Amino acid sequence: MNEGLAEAVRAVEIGPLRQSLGFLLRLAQIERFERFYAAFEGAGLTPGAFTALIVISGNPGIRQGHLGRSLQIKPANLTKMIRNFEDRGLVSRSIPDDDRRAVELVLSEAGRRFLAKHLPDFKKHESEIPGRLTQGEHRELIRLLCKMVDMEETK
Amino acid sequence: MNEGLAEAVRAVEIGPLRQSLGFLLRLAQIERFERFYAAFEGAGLTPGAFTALIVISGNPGIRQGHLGRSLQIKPANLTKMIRNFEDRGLVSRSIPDDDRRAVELVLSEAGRRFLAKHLPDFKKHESEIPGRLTQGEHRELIRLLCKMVDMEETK
DNA sequence: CCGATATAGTTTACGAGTAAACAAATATGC
DNA sequence: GCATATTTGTTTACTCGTAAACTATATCGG
Repeated sequence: MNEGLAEAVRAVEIGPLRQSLGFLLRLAQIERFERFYAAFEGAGLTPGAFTALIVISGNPGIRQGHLGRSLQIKPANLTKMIRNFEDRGLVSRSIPDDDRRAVELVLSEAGRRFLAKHLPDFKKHESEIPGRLTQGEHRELIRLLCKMVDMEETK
Repeated sequence: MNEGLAEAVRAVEIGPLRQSLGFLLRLAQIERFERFYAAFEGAGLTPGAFTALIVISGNPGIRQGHLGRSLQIKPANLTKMIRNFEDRGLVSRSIPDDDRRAVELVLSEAGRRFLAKHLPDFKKHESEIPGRLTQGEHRELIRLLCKMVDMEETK
């Protein structure tokens, strides 16, 4: 797919970038996003939107702000995203009586079907080991990223 | 700085995301970009622009397309970026005689000064080990990312 | 109570990144 | 040679993500 990167980089003197975590993360993420879009062509959602659906699914009634903080999605962006979900009938919003500023989110029946349909693809996508990594290195990479972002790793 | 993420995530059931490479890369990159902007406040450039300057510096006369491919910057975006460099007097463009479609890039004297001024900050920024990683883990993370994107690692 | 402050989410205006159409120069094949 | 295709970079129109201002509700201190 993206098999020009390696040579393109090799042909150039990139100096201190070669060991730059930020630069490498950017390249890695570009690669991963491309694969995501290839795997979910036609599903009509971005990686961020997919993660949001997963979290709503696992936390019915979650508040919008809480969802945003856990996924690092900014409020303004989340408003658009949730409206898109509503327009497509995947998510419904409701205002709780104990705090009428807040918005609580649940998957609709269609939303549950949608997610059930695409979750296997997601798991398959995630199980694909990128680049020349071994399976052990793949696991170690995930462990290190978890630790880097200060997130517990998990069984 | 961003010390709400860990709890925000812990408070939520994120299911299969916990081991999702794409999700973790996104979180890690957000964290890294925030630090970059904190370190280079006032320099007036994005991480991508900074990497471009570094590569132009290390490869005087590099062609625009070549630069873009090595950094995974799309042509349209690169046009804007280089114009911005020109407007600020950091980079000059020239059309080579042997291929008058192409554009070759060199740092101006001001560009060299600009980079010389900010490169120490960049190196300091890169030497900061993120999160709770040990130094060895940091190096291993870089190694694994290099391998993931199929880039040689380096002495 | 009630004014000041904080919080939840939305709107608005803008910047960064992209794809697609485009223009110019070069390479190719008959 | 000359039509055709390819390559290089630019322009245009669009989407995505953001900060800042805003609305509505809730809390706090007197």
